[in-house]
Amino acid sequence: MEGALIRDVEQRRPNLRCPFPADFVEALTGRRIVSLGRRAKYLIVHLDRDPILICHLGMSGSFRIQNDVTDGTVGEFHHERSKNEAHDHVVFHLEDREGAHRRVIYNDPRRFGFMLFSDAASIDSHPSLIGLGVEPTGNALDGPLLQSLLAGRRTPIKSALLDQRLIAGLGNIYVCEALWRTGIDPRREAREIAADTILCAALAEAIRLVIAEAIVAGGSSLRDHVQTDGSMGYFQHSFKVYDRAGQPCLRTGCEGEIGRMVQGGRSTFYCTSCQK
DNA sequence: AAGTGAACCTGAAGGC
DNA sequence: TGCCTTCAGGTTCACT
Repeated sequence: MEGALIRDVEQRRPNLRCPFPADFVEALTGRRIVSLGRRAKYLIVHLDRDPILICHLGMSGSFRIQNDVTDGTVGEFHHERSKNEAHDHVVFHLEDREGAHRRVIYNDPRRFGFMLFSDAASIDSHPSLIGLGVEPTGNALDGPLLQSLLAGRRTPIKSALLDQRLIAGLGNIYVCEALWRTGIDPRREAREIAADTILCAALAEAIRLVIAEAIVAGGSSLRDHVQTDGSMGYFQHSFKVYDRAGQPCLRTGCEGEIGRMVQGGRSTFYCTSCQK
């Protein structure tokens, strides 16, 4: 994708969650993709000049890639998993440096995703990015940092971990999994967890591990959520608590059952016995 | 300030 | 079979 020329853009509707920029097609056509980046759950596409394209997949968005083959027919990986083309909202026609053509198609049934522009000069102060907290990947998030983020907060630890202003990029599934791994009751106040240095170190490590394992497995793939080639991710097969209400806890030696409750309007899955 | 609930939208799944 | 209700990975806004 990097280095590819954007030969054409098909924008098939005026908006997703937000309206597209008024000059969406014209501003992107003829640009070359310099690099792809990510901040939290935002995809950042750097071009050879302004604007920078910022994409968010929302809950049901996905990109898939179609390679054009030389005989003129279209080759698409895993095309047996046909997606509903009625929800193909944007098609980017790309040509790479070797002259090969491909299409990158944005599909989003619920249209909770969005695409925005920013200038390179103001990307760091873009409204969608400016308030974001620390990345949960890499080495930045360690015990002491987590401790400082949670200190003094009365909100439930579940809600705190989901707060993008504190940690940027954790979703509902990964928060549930990390709390289960650490044996923490999701209802406990964040400041209580902050008071326990050992527990904070363990929670920080669990967060990094859950994310790392999910990436290796190719994402979580609930329902119609797929990878760029249309295939499903496999991390869903590794869920220890998420979506397992009523089933036995998988912790060795625990006889408990997984429960479900709602916190901050989101489902929380947790072991009613071993998460304290 | 911090917490809750609603809204955005479609589709899948379960109950009857 | 089909109609109805409920629920879903995220973010933002309005309100208490």
